[in-house]
Amino acid sequence: MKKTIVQIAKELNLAPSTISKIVNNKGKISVDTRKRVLDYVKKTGYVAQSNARILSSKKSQTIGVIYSDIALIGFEHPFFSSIFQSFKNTMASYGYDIVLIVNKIGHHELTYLQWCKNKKVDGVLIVMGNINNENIIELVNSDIPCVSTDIMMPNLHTVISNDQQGINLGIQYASHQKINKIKLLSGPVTSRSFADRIIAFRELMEVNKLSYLDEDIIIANGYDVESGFEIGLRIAPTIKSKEIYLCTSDVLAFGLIRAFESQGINIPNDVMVIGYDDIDFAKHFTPPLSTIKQNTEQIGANAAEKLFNLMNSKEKTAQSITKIDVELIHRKTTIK
Amino acid sequence: MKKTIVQIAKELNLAPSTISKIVNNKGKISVDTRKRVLDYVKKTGYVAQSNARILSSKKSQTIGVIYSDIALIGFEHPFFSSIFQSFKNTMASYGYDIVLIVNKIGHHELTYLQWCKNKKVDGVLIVMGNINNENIIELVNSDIPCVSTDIMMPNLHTVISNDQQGINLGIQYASHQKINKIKLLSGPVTSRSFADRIIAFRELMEVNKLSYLDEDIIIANGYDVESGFEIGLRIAPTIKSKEIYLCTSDVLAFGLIRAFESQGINIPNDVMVIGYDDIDFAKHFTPPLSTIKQNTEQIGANAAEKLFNLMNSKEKTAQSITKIDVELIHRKTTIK
DNA sequence: TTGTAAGCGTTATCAA
DNA sequence: TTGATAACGCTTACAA
Repeated sequence: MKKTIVQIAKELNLAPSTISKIVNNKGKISVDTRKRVLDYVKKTGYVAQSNARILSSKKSQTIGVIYSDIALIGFEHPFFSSIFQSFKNTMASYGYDIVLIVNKIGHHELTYLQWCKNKKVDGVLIVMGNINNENIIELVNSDIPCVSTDIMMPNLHTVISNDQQGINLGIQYASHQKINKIKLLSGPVTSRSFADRIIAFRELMEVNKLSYLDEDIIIANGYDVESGFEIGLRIAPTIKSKEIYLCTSDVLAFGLIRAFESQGINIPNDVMVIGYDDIDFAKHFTPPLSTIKQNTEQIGANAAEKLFNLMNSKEKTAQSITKIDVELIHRKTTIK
Repeated sequence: MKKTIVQIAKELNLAPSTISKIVNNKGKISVDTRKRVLDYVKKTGYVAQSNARILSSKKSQTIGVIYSDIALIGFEHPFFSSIFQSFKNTMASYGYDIVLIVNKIGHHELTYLQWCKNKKVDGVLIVMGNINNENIIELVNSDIPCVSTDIMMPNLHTVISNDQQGINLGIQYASHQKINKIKLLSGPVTSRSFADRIIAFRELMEVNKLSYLDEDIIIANGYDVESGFEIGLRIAPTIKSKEIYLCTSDVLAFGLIRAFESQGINIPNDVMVIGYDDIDFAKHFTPPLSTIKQNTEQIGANAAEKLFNLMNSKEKTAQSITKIDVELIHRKTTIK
């Protein structure tokens, strides 16, 4: 059924290599034969077999994606799914396929790097990962171009939100609000973004000459609503005056608010809360959550662009960090 | 660096074909050499190059996934993401990779079937699709094994929730509740699941000798919270007595409830609402949403198992439909 | 500008 | 039970 390049060549009285060059836009070819071949190729709908092409050329036009999920929810994670969706769309516009990287082939256990070499992926996106994972370190330090929308490390190119700006937005807002305490509620610091936001908080509080205690930075045990709830229950009795809570994720904020409410604390009159992410549900929560909106669409698109450039330039820079602007959205858990 | 099968053969004083047979568990091989080769392979970590293997064997150990998103949200769709996640995990345990199917290679436009043939995927999962899409029809009727977790058609194997049971759960509950009206709020019927639930509603109302009017079945314009809200606003004035709304998705239910509340209707005292899906947020909504919980985990795992069997048996059955049990979860939008 | 021929690394067929 | 050898379909030096 499917024609091969050899058949096409025969039918046009040319050599296979000539067809190959034309199809791949390489070498010097006369205008006439180029047109003749291109027309014929279009008519017959010939497309080179991927596997043969990869075997021979060592390029796969495929991007591998790593989703090493900390919380074991993977594609159910609304924030990263949104980034992934955007990345995939723009990568498709560049003509690249997406394959999910796992750590085995058939039933052989492999490192990420071995897997990528075996499949000859041209580049990889680390949607989320763990800095201490040996497999990731090995991969990032290999000659395969990598970009991440989460972690940062030497030799890795990262596209993330501007967390300093995000935290500052919260602090600036708070400092103009006649509030007695600004507190930070974060998820586990094993997540890069949480760790970063905590650092940003410390720095910016000092820069703004705002005092805080170590205990004003609260670390939840997990990532889910329940983790936020648990914290809320624990600290509700300690709240004596008007406070604002900067949360490092919407989900944590949801739990915190529910716990506060259950203890008779009014949001936003007694305590204000600002989330982080602006997941789809934030606006439908009761009360609608004020939050730092991350631009997932742009993070994904930007990461794709970055990776594309990396794959198509010989000189690899060691590391880069692109920070995408965030935005404070006021809903009902703050007072405008 | 990477050893090839030829090198391994040379080092062991055997022929490449012998190594191949052993690695792939084929043909008759003496116990001794088998062990000798297997040991050596394990020691050196040899794994056959995917592309060479695919070129030669015409099998890729790869599953293609189609996500033809109606609402353009793709991986952000919490329900399908959850199914996909589960599918991916169990497929990985079978040793298969996952690649996302698109409709082009490089910059050539291709049909799904052409794409799959080109990449030699062994099977495909249609996470969500459109029955009228020519590309999907062609693919499903090809010799490539397909399963779907959404649409149903001849020659396609489908794993979905038992919607009859789901709707019946709602109707049974309602009919024991001294309610004057049972209504159905559905999303657009272009989605298979919505169309099915409407049919089930009609059938089961009749089976249960419950009267209803055509206008008791309300079709929203879209899939999102806003679509539900719009409907709620429109019908709130018409509500004169105690009613229950069976919604075909949680998201629609969220909007409906918000609209009703805005018109002074109390949930669940004036009107009860039951959603469908039990997405993660249903329990955190205010009021926590009573809903028909779909078992996405099992749908995904079952689909993977089905596809695996299909790929490994010669006799292909024409069609099959596996229905996974659902469950009615009572929270605060119904009265237990 | 076009053609020849040698790979790329496997698997499969058939002979030994 | 093992080994040659010919595919698989393409790309790429290099030659013409």
